[in-house]
Amino acid sequence: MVELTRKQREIERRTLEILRVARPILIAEGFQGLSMDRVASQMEYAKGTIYNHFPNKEEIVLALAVESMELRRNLFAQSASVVGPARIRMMALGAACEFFTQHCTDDFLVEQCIRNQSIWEKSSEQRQNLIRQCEGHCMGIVASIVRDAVFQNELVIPETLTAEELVFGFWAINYGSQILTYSSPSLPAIGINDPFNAIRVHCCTLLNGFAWQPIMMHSEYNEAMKQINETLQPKFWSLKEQQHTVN
Amino acid sequence: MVELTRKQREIERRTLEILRVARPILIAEGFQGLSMDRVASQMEYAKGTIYNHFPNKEEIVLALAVESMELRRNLFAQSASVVGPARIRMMALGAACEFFTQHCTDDFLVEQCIRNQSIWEKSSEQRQNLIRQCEGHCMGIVASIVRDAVFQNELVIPETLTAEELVFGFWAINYGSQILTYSSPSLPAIGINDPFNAIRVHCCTLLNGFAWQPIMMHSEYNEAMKQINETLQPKFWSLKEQQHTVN
DNA sequence: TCAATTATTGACGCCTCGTCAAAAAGTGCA
DNA sequence: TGCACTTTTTGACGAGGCGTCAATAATTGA
Repeated sequence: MVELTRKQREIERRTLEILRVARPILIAEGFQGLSMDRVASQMEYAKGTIYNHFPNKEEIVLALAVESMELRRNLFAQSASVVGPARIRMMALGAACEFFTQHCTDDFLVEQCIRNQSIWEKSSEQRQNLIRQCEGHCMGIVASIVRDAVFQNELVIPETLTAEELVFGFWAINYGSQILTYSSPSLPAIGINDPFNAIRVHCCTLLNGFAWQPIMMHSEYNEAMKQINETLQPKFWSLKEQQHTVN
Repeated sequence: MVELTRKQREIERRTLEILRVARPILIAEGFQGLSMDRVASQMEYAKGTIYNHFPNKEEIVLALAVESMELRRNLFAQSASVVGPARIRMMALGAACEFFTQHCTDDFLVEQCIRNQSIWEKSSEQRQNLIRQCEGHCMGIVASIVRDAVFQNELVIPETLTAEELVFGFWAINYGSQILTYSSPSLPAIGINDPFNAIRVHCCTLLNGFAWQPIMMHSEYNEAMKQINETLQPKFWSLKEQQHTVN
């Protein structure tokens, strides 16, 4: 029994090893560039062994995405635990998004991959569920802040929206800007010099638009954001470190 | 000379034929599923001939993206030509985005492909420039509405933003929501039942947040949107038809 | 009509994925 | 320890994709 467990741990260890080898390849050369032969040779195992751990290339990518999404979720959870009005916690989530994009770019890119239908389709339902769970968890964290704001009479949700649909707008603006920032060949060429600042301004404006109390001018918002970052960034970094140690 | 021109036209015709064959494959089976052999056999030409028209698979995808982005640009131009206050024209652009996502889903998916770095890299600078031009043109259309609003004293741009950065927020929220809608496996499962309505509400809120006159309640916004759609949708459809006839 | 140019073809080299029979390693019992 | 049985690893293999290029076919122009 003990023997069996040790073997299982051995297998588990190697699974993580595979991911550790695959991740930099995926990031540097994309899904195309990631090849099973290459992973195998770099691990000094035969290809068949890799296929004992993952039934196909797509599963490896999804497994990597799970790791990356867990980091995001941890950043979110950290942000939500800040003490203060709901709006401040909402801003802390914005800070987490910004941190994730700017300092965990690799993880962001991996997350991107799984939005590709052909990759998603070929992976197991089980791992798909892990992703969905993580996504649902992230949504839950943000939505509960929204609900709390309503409860505290700091926000009224428009009647045609659910709390989650209100979150969706912030999700979309953050996610969209991240994608555009990293994939649009030359934003400065079309007049966008500081996309991160732009999104901060837009989020502040959107919060104000919903009359989410306390209303803030952009300068106040930036000031508050600075303080939030001072508090949270060390914790964000430590969460990021943790992830890389675990894997 | 006339003879030469006829030959060139013949070549041009076949280039378009290739795109017409490739598009449905790309849409149905993704970049992976699109194979040069398949395009060739479906066209009843040898593979080498296809390579006379496009140096690689990626170029075909970019060419398809150019077509799709031109449709988007045409929808945008149509929207911008509406008569009325800048805010109404801005809303008309939102309507164009919604139309593009809902009724030109294929084009939207093709547009998506080129955000993939490995595809982008392998294509010619020339075609990359076509894309950039189109993107720049779209941006120009929207930014000029923003500037017009400022000129008409209907809007004050926050001092840390350029007109383009203001547009960027709307771009991000629309683009982000489109991607999430089409790639997130089950939005309803996490509480997002009507993403299109949600984004309309968010856009209205954002416009209001910037104090873009005339301020509108969500109900007014929806009413105005309905009218805009009644006017524009027939034109949108005709632009879409045109595209498919040309190709 | 025929040489010169241009276009087309598809077999080829190289690569990748995922499989599977055979070989190797590990296990447990006498 | 020796030996039969199970599990794991291996890498050659089939199928199929990309992009090339020498050979073939078609076209042109004199």
